[in-house]
Amino acid sequence: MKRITIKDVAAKAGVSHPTVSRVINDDPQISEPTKERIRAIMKKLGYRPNLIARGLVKKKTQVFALVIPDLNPHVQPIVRGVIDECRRRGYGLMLFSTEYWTKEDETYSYVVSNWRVDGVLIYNVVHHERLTEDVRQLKAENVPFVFINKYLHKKNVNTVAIDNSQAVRQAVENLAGLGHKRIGILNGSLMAVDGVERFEAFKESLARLGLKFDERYVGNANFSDSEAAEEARRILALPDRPTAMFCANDLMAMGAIRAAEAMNLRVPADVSFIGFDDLEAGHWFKPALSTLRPPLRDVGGRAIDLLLKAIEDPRRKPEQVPLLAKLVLRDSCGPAPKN
Amino acid sequence: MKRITIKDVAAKAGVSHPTVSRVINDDPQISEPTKERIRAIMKKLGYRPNLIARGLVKKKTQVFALVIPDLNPHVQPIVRGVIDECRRRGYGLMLFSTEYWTKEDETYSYVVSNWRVDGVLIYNVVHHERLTEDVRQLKAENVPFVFINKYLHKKNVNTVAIDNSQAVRQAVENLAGLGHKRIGILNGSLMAVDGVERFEAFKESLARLGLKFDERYVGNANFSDSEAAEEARRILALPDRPTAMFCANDLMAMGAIRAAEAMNLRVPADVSFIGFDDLEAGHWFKPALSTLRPPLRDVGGRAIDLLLKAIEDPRRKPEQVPLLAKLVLRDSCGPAPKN
DNA sequence: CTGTTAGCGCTTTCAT
DNA sequence: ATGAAAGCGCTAACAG
Repeated sequence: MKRITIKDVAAKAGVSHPTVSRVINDDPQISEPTKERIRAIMKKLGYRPNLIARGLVKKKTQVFALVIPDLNPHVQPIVRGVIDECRRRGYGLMLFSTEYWTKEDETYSYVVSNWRVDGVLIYNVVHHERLTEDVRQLKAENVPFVFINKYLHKKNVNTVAIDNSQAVRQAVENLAGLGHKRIGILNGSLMAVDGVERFEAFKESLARLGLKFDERYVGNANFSDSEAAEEARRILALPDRPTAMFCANDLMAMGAIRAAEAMNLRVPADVSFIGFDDLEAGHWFKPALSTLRPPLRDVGGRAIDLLLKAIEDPRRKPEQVPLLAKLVLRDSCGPAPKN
Repeated sequence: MKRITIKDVAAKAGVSHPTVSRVINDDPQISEPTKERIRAIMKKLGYRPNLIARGLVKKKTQVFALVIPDLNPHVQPIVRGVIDECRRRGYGLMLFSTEYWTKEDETYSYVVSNWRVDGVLIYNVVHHERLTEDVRQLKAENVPFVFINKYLHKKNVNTVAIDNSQAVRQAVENLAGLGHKRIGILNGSLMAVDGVERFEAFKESLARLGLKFDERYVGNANFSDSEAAEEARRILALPDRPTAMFCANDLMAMGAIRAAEAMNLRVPADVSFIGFDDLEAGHWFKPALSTLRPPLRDVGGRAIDLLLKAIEDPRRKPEQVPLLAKLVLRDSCGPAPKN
């Protein structure tokens, strides 16, 4: 059960093993006919380079690490994107979870020093400010890293993130364009980056459009449909209820719409709703959900791109890549009611 | 930026580097005081063993591979379980997707030969019979592997899987116990293992209980809520409609219940429903969904266990581990109506 | 253009 | 109980 090595190939070809190595690495010094001949032999013997051995000398493992808090539905397409891109680029991907990491843990040291990965992708939805500590650890390990969906506005780290400001602004501007003046929000958890950013962006957008921000129109629904329904019931019962609601995710939008309908409000005739995520369910939902579609699948690819650039040129200055969500208009929002 | 090696530690301790190696591997030959002393030095210098170098000589990487088709919600808790267990056992985890793998690809060879993983976990929901080819490849690579949620009844491979037969039987027996005679099914995709197995188990359970299996009560809804709603509308419009429906997942159950309600049927007074998965949403749903709760989080741990056993004793004969789902009774099923 | 030599950081005989 | 020497499979000088 011994595996074929470079030396077996060399012996069969009647050359030295470094020559085979050069063929593998496509060294231009080797003549084309020799290359062809040796490649044929490698193929015939079923030779596979041993990345472990190569890693030992090159100090490169051809493996990246992806560190995530948990596998929520948001993370899925991102992970998929990362896997695909790694495969395309000839990298392997190791997956780590931060879930049980404690403060005392040398979290990133574990990933980098132990597994000798060539780069780290960090997806961390929690809004908790560990930034400085994380970055310190990572820099100490001297490994390139990029953050995903976080720290888009920090100039000293590599980041790829959905641009919440741009996304929310589109939604609010669209509602304003439809004549809505009283616009409410069902917000996600303020423990999460997305929750905070979308809320801030919402307030800014209203301000920019000269619309009033009304505390009473704010529902904190924690990204959950049932909580959204509850908050929607409260907000829509107000005498001067909003005529449109921006919802920080589709789940909440759907929960809220069902609640509105249960109150005999017509959507979108009486109230308009717009969500965020573009869940598949939003297609099937009635009324079909207007929403913001974040290019999640691209996130992974762009993150790997950045990582690769950082590897090529270690003194390259950090870059922040905002990814733009697309406004998808369907049936859940319409012109503001006349009254 | 040079990393601390075994030699640095040896120099500092005034011993030879193999001695340090022995300490790392807790060789009983080394005296306890020496061990203590050297361990202290390792700690002080911040030494981390280089698994790559170790891997080269031991021909073990301390890494497992998890191969999945995609990251659907089902897979999440399983992946989480696998990650956690790997971490506990000191293994790393590489993640691969089969999505774009074609027939010609040497899929598992790629994973094993290229990345030299110590074992492979395979989660493959598609019912397509690649078993023999997959197993052939894996055996040729001489690497331990275990299937997840598949091939529970093949005696020649290691498997950890939710026992669909046992699960579905519980559900059907419970409905029968409530007096239901006409029991229908909303089935998942027959392209998926779970779809096929649950359907078969459903028919067997009816037979065992002496209940009639009626083709008209079968809805093929592809694991989707909207398709389930559609099929439910058709089935519940029958003059002799079923009084209970087993649904192969919660999503379909919820879709079907909403459809039933829209037909002015009361749940569970007129029709009972029971789902599968125990989604979080089922808690919040009204009526709270009765369902089967598969111990998904355990799957990963058990799979790693099997893998480790297979590594310890390569000539160990394959084992099939069925994991039992728990029947969770809530409000969506009740006694059969009198008429 | 290709072969020789050395070495990546570790474990593993074999001595002592 | 510990050291010396060899080698895992590969790449990187340095020759020639």
